[in-house]
Amino acid sequence: MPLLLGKQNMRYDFNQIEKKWQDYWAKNETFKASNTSDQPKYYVLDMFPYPSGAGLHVGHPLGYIASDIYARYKRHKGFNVLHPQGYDSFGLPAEQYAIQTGQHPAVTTEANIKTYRRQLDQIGFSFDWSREVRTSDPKYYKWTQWIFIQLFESWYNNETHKAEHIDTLVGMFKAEGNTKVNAACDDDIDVFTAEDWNKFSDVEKQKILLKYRLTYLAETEVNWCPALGTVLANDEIVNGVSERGGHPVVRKKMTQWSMRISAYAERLLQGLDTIDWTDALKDIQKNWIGKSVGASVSFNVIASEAKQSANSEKQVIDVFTTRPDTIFGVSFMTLAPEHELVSQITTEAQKADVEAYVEATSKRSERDRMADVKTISGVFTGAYAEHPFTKEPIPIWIGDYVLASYGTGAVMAVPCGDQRDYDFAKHFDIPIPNIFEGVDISEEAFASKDNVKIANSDFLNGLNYKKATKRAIYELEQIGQGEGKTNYRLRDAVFSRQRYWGEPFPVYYVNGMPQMINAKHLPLTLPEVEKYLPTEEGEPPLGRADVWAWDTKINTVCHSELVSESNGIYPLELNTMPGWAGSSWYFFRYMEDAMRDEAFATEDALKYWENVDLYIGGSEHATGHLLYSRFWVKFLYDRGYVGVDEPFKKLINQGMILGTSAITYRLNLIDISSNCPKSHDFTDEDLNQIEEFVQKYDLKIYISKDLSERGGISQNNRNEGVLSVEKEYLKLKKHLLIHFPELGKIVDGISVKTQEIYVDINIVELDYTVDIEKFLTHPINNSNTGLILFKEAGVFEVRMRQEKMSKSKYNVVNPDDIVEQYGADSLRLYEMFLGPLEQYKPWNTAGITGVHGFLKKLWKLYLGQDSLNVNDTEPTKDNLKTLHKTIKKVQEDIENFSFNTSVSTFMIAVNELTAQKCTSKEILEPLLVLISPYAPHIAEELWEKLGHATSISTAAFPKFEEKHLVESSKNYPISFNGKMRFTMELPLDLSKDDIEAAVMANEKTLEQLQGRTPKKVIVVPGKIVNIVG
RNA sequence: GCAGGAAUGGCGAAACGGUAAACGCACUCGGCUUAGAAUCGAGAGACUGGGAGUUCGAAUCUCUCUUCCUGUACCA
Repeated sequence: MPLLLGKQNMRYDFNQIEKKWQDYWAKNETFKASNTSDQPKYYVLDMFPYPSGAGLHVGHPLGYIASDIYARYKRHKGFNVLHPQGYDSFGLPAEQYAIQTGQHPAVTTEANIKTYRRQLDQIGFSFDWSREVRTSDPKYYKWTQWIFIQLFESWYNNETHKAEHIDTLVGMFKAEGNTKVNAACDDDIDVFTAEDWNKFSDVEKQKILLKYRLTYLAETEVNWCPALGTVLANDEIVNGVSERGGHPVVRKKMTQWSMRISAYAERLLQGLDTIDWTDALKDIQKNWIGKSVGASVSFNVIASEAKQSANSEKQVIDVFTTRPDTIFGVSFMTLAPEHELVSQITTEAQKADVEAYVEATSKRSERDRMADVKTISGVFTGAYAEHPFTKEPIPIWIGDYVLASYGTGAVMAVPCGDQRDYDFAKHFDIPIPNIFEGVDISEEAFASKDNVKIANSDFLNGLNYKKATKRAIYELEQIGQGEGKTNYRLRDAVFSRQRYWGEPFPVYYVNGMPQMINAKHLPLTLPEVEKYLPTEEGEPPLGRADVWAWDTKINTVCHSELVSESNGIYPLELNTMPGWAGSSWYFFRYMEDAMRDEAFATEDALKYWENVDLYIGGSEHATGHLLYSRFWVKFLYDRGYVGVDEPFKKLINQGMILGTSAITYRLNLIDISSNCPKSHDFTDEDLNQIEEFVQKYDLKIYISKDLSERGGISQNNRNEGVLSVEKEYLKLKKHLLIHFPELGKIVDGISVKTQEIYVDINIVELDYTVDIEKFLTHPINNSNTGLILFKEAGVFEVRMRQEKMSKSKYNVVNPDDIVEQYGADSLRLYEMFLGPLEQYKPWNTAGITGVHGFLKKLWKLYLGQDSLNVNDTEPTKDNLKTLHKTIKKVQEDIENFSFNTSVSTFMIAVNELTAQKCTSKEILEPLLVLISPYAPHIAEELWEKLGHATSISTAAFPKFEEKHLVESSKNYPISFNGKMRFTMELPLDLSKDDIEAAVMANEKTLEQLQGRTPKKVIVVPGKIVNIVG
């Protein structure tokens, strides 16, 4: 009996349907996860967004849609799914905005979050919003501060390979001093005994402990960014400029909080083998950790006569080398210009040269030094070191190819085995002894470790790399001048930011020594300041806060003027924590629902949810967030606060959706009348006219696409090259003369540069022409009146380019518009349909009509003109086949994160079922469950129309049955020498011989063979027949 | 320089070593329409970046070259 539903219900009114179900989900808390469930758990997480003022563009939800599909799929599969969302809401942009406008970052952040939430909600994500986190919420950062305190109260024991409470270290100091302690610590540790320790003053003890703590205060050379007024971590710098904003970065010494992540280098490296991440990402982290195995070698400096009297103490240069086997090939040493020994060992004769060189390098920025890799420079110090085995003198040089920040800032140069040493030696005429058997080093160094034997090397002669390395280390240890050593490139991470909008440190200072506020008095909330800029004295913005001192008697903040030691009131730390503080542990916070005030997450919650099963986000976080999170988790694990030592079991990087930018060119006019050939006799009047013209129209003329081209001009030149209008830009000259007939001959006194200008993609038509009226009134041209557009053939055309979506490029597509016009289900399907999740792919709004049409077809499959099209008809064989091949494919696709192919599969299924005129509920009901993770709104609506009273979201995933796909015959492709010529329908139960006989008897086969006798016939039953010959 | 990845119609893409381009956009033609951005139907289009090898058979495996993307960079 067809159910009459009334015409108004029959239209696919996606806006109404989507709103209805989003409200339903919110009201019924459909996606609320339970912390006590018999179902197996599954934790799907997205990298939480920074809520920027620009809102979401269509690129942002890509990963969220993928993870949402997976989360919904897992619910259908019977899992208790945790799929939360939140905001990484501390950060620079809000603060920059606050500096410009005076608005409190909390206010703008709140507003931005509202926008994000609205945008996320309308896409229909199955987030459990009851567990939302915001890193800038004091209730949240209370625990970020708490973790900081735990780090401060911990040290890393290299014997037990884990972090321990600082008390165990103090215990060791008391009992036996620090001689037997094997800890991750600063380099400048002095040896002391238990007696010494017990005699040290309190401040001295604190100073020593600070060198061992996992977060410590130290004067470090940091990356200072003057424009941003803060220091940056290594991973926040790209090509020598700040990642955000592209501002220059300089080296500067400052007292900063650091995180001793280097203590975990080995475990961070080893842990990669235990997690399911892409090799690409693991490689990035491996490279960043940069483990190299080798030896440290000590070279004694030979005291020169001049120094001998002045300083009787023996000077030693320690180096790190990965090739101790080449120690007999050392012919000089090179120190970084910043190396502390440089000034001490330099001889009188070389002093001037060395000082000049050191001065020159210190002036060069990191960027210059990096950009200029080719130039070889260096200076001889006049000093010599003694070779540990041959006792020969080795000249000591300084050179800026040696980095102060890696290893010991000094190298033993083996020119025959290292290309940089080789180039340096050649350049300065330093001998290049050859220590490789039968290897020619007249042209370049021999850097390979394989297939070579060491020669001219005393006890190493005839040994290969492996054996020689072992032997060399052994011999060095015998004479006490070296040992085997492993070095890591990973540096400790600077943790202080001279910023306002971040977590305050729970730290006050007594006698200049940092003290932790007792955890029970947390959170220490951000104080109010009247401006978000540094103080006149150059202190961070918190230096402006009136109420920013700690009263240790009543454990509360108080007015800064009250600071007085006698009253127990001390100044608080003025720096704030970096952006990665809050994001390094937020995944644990989501696990907790009820007891958030009592713990960062309760033991029960942590035990139930363990860690993230699937994490989706961008690969740009490879060396930042993803490394720091692993570090904090390992630390929390060591100290027993969590039960897992990796945060993210499986990780997928979604690719970027690229926008299409529209580019036009603006003319920068240049007066070249004075450089013109003599044939142009410009009169004074001409010259005036040229000058006037240039002044008046400079940067006011835009040219259509073809006009920006001329023979042979490359894309790059178009940006900067000065083009002679006269010779090279004839078409443009014509245009100039048409527009400005008064120019006449003086046009030759004008040249142009072209500047790229972005045109808002929203005012560009599909055929690349620009809506000129809109262009002239567009905000980008606001300050510019009297613009002139050089059209061609009546239209103004732009050039297109695929690149990252960004506000400044005017190529952003807003999901709001898409949702309004096509619906959230269409957006979800289309984002998936674009291509493989991990790949970069361009966005093209026009293509969305494909998936939108599919949804309409789906709708029509279930609902006819005015009635439900679904009934209890027995399904046909074809119906079942279509359904089950769809189940199989979709399940495989979801599990392989191949979401694009399942969208195609749905299209095929709906096309087939429509053609089959299928009305069977037995088919159409399970089909809805398959589609529901991808297009949940339409699935819920049709599910309801089929008579269900509850949400489809926990309906069981249909079970695949092989039997419906079993065929009795196969349309065999018949190939000749590998090329398919025709097909032939044959029963599947035929034997190989029968198939061959049937094929050979076919007249088309005889036709193909034309009398030849085949050499061989390959028959693969159920697959193919290939005839060779 | 080093590491990783990619290259298939006009575009996005699909293809356990077995009928290359499914699915969709765009395009062409036609039906329905006053008209159509609506809808239905039909159609055209490619030897998988180049070269070599393994194989009965290669987009797929191996080698090599080219181009592009990403990461990283004087790391001793």
